[in-house]
Amino acid sequence: MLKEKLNINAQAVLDVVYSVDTHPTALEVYGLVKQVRPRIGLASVYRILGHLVEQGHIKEISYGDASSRYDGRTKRHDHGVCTICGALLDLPIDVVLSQQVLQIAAQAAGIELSTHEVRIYGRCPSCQTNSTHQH
Amino acid sequence: MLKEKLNINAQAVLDVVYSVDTHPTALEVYGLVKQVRPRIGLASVYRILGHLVEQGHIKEISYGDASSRYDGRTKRHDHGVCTICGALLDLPIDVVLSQQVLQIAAQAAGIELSTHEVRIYGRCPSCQTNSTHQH
DNA sequence: ATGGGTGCAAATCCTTTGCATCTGC
DNA sequence: GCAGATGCAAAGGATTTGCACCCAT
Repeated sequence: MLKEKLNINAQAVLDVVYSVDTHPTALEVYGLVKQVRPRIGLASVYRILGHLVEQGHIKEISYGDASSRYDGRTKRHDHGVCTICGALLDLPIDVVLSQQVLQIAAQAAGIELSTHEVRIYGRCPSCQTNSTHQH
Repeated sequence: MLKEKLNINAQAVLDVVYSVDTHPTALEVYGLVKQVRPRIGLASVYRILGHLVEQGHIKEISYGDASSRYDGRTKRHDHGVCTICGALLDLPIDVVLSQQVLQIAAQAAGIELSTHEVRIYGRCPSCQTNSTHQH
């Protein structure tokens, strides 16, 4: 989490990612940033998102439906993935698990444990209500 | 896990995925299958992988570096992801966590718990040895 | 004037689709 | 003969890159 001064475009991108809790894709970020900085190009959004991830301001999450998503919540946390519509949700409470157990599993694979994430799969609230699949 | 008879191409693809433990991408599967069925096309490999996933014969895993990977180990298990080279490793032992804790976290997000996965991030064995990053 | 950031367009990579053909039953 | 599977080429979508330009230092 280095503190580098951000230029105006980078700040606008960061503001957008912080302001939503939907884990937007790069394209979605682009659409939102354009409202504030209409002349910004998609390539710049990609470049800036890359920098912000490198600098630890935001996190990049990849999962099922191809495009990466960006997350302004940099504190370690877990996710739920809807098996119907693909929505990616933050779990409001962490799945607690012993550091020791993690360490043992990591060691068994020879991995130098750095961090971890739990993903819970199942139907999200709206897909439980709507029988209509919303792919 | 329906049991449908597989045709010769589908069987060849399945054999490949079962025979490796590297979580190959579609392109990697294609390369390997071609050794047995040289006339197979990439599109067919994609179509067949899709069917095999639907039928529960294999699992599709998506993570950091864009392309999906396929896993012949359909039993629930956890993964390690190398933060240096991106390798995806099976954890030989599961990260044990209480079903109750999972259930509570799922409920807090409104998710109907179906399954879960733990991902451990850190340097893999070869990236601990080689200081040279192998992107 | 120099280096980094920018927008645009083109390129790249992975994946899907359209289509005419082939295959097994 | 028909339904589904196939290979090929083209299309599609996400992301990256080349490049000329611009801007602040």
